[in-house]
Amino acid sequence: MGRGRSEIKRIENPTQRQSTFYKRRDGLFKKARELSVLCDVDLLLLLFSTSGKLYHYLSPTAPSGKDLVERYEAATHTKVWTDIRQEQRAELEKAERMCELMEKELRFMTVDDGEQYTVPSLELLEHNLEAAVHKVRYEKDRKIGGEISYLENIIRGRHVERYGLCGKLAHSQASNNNGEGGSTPPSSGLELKLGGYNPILMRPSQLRFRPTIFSSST
Amino acid sequence: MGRGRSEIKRIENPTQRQSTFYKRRDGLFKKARELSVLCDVDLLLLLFSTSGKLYHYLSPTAPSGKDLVERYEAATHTKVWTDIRQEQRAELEKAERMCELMEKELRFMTVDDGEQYTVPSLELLEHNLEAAVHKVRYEKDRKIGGEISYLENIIRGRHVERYGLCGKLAHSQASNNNGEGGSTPPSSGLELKLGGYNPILMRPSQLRFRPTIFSSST
DNA sequence: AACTATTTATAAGA
DNA sequence: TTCTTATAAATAGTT
Repeated sequence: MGRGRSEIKRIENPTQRQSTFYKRRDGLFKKARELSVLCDVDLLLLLFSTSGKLYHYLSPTAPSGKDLVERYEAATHTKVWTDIRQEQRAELEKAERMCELMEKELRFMTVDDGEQYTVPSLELLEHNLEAAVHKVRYEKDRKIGGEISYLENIIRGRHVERYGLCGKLAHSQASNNNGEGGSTPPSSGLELKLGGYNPILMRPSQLRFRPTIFSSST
Repeated sequence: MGRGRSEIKRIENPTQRQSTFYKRRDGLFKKARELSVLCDVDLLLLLFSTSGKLYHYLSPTAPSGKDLVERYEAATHTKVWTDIRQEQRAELEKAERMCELMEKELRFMTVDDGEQYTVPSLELLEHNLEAAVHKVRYEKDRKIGGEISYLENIIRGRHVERYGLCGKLAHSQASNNNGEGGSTPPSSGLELKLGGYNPILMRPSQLRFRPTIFSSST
């Protein structure tokens, strides 16, 4: 239509091409809109200009672009989207399986519902828990032992200091004899409290998704 | 164009609608093709007739329908797809957080790396583990007690049975005295083995994603 | 499907 | 881009 032209091939003149693009784009969208309204059909039109700009039209009757693309995909086997969703679903299921596994383990560790356990499984659990308790006690003792020897070292240090001071004092009293006669030995200064502990704190998760079932048996 | 009509609204007459659909559909696709060729643009046209049939056109220059839809989404934030992905991602993250939480709990229960624990946290852990051990022992004893009384009941039953049989036997021997003199009392028949336990078996996950941290303290 | 009277779309030019 | 206009195309109503 218009004056002349009928062969359909790429317009090489950029100006002319751009001009034609505007006109025909508007025409196409108008026709798309008209068709979707007149005949009550779902329609999605996507158009990307060479400059990368997007123009699109979605018929008002259509539920959503998603739905149309989904149906498109279903009909043409385009896959892409289903593939991505499948992938994500697999990931999720993996995580859920992990959760379930750990949850089982936890439930087993805490025996929240005895009805479900058999006697041998309870014995195994008992054994594992005892092993864990011993491990914890050992660890606690080690820690406390460390604290004690640390404090002992401080005390030793103070003692040395104190004897040094006593010696100096004696010396000074001997040299000039007008002192105040105070023979009270200096306090050891041990006002440190056993502890000064932080609230429960654990190292950042390093073995994510690698639960070690009954690792206490090692 | 055509004789008359200019208002664009749904055609109620089905025959007429169908006719118009054919004509305009062909026209639309033709225009789409022409535009994509003349102006060298990427274009995707999806059309679903009311009967559900799909008609589509993808410009030859376009890499793929997938690519176009992806760009469409990226450009318009049409969401639909991103929404779904976001949703799934959120679900996944929730599961992962759950995993992490439970893993922490587990790690705490099994003390796999003592360096990270403070003395008070170790004491708390020790306490919890001990509580768990007691719980397990109690449960085990209860179970075993149940087994024992069950077996005792069986034995009692057999004893009653046996006495009954002995009585009958004596009676029968007294009435006709030509028996084989077998005085062996019938075996108690107790071939039941203590147990018959299943391998470790837990109830199906009911509290999925609801870990109960240190629930053993109740 | 095909025809055709008309309406629309648009190429070229401004 | 946008308008104008001559002209090609599309199509509503009809057969």
